[in-house]
Amino acid sequence: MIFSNKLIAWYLDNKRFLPWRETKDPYYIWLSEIILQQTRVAQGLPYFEAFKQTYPTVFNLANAQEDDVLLLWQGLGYYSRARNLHATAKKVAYELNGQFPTTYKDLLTLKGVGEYTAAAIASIAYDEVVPVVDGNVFRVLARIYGITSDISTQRTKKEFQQVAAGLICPEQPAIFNQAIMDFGAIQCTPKGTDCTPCPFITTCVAYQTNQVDKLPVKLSKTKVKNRYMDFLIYLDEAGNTQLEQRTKKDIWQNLYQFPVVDRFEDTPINMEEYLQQQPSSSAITHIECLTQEVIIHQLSHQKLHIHFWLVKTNTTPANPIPWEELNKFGFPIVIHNFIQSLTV
DNA sequence: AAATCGGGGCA
DNA sequence: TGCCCAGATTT
Repeated sequence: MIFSNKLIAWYLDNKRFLPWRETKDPYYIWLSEIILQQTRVAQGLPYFEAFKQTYPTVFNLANAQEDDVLLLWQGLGYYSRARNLHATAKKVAYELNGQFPTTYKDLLTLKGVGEYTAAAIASIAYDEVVPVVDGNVFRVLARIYGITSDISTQRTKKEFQQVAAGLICPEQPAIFNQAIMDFGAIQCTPKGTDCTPCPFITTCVAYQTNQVDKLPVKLSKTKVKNRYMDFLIYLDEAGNTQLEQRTKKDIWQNLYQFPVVDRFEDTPINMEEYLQQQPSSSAITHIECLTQEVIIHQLSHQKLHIHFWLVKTNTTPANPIPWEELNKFGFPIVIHNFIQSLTV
């Protein structure tokens, strides 16, 4: 039996029931694919439902404020996805008359839509015969065909695209692409793979040579920088605090935070001394560190060492934010979680 | 080509 | 801890 028939047969017996599979609407297909980039289905599911409910059409999303899109995205990470999502919604709504591009080539022109996502939308929403290559596809094909190329290079990505193009079922590309990804997520798992029920067990090169846990090969290793952040939670006598928006090209771009002392060196801060050098230091009546133990927050390329400080004042700041309105702002999840821990 | 961009789950 | 997840963009 040929590869695609065997794969699709497995899929029909084992596929997951996912909400974005109940439609061919390119808006929902696109929305789900952006949410799922580098994100597990279990983590993305509630966000898909929230976006679908809050923004039922691309016009609703286009008419939203970016701050509100980021607030709904809060906790999902890789926030450029949310900014690009909003920008693309505005383009589709206002420049493309609400119609998404209908081909792989044209989909590639959208912000936040790369080769994988364009192939996913083109095949799933429009039945274009173009193969997806994501982390699942790398793993499945590397194992079954014993491909040992380093998957972190662009050269290898083209190699896998060629292999997948030779395997995709021309009659049902949408089914094939979703099948190979489900197969990677459910059967051909990254770790602890149980190969006994696998339909490819007799031909899988990795299994036959006992190298399932060696493939795919990925050589690139990310180096992580330490970063030290002390957030200052100002509080006046009326219960107002202060916020600022992160605007630089840095982590958490366009999200909100408390004013921060931020550095890449492990230099201890004498907070009382530091605050006395700030303007309006005379209004400060109380300084207190709220974190006994440093909070470690691990990002993909940075390890954050975080403390929160309470700074009470007896004057109202220029832009007071009532504490009760903090839930209107999108925060990095580590800040949001700390706010929650205070409120409860 | 390499670096950057989150957060959570799992052995 | 280290690796991975329906990757894309910038440098």
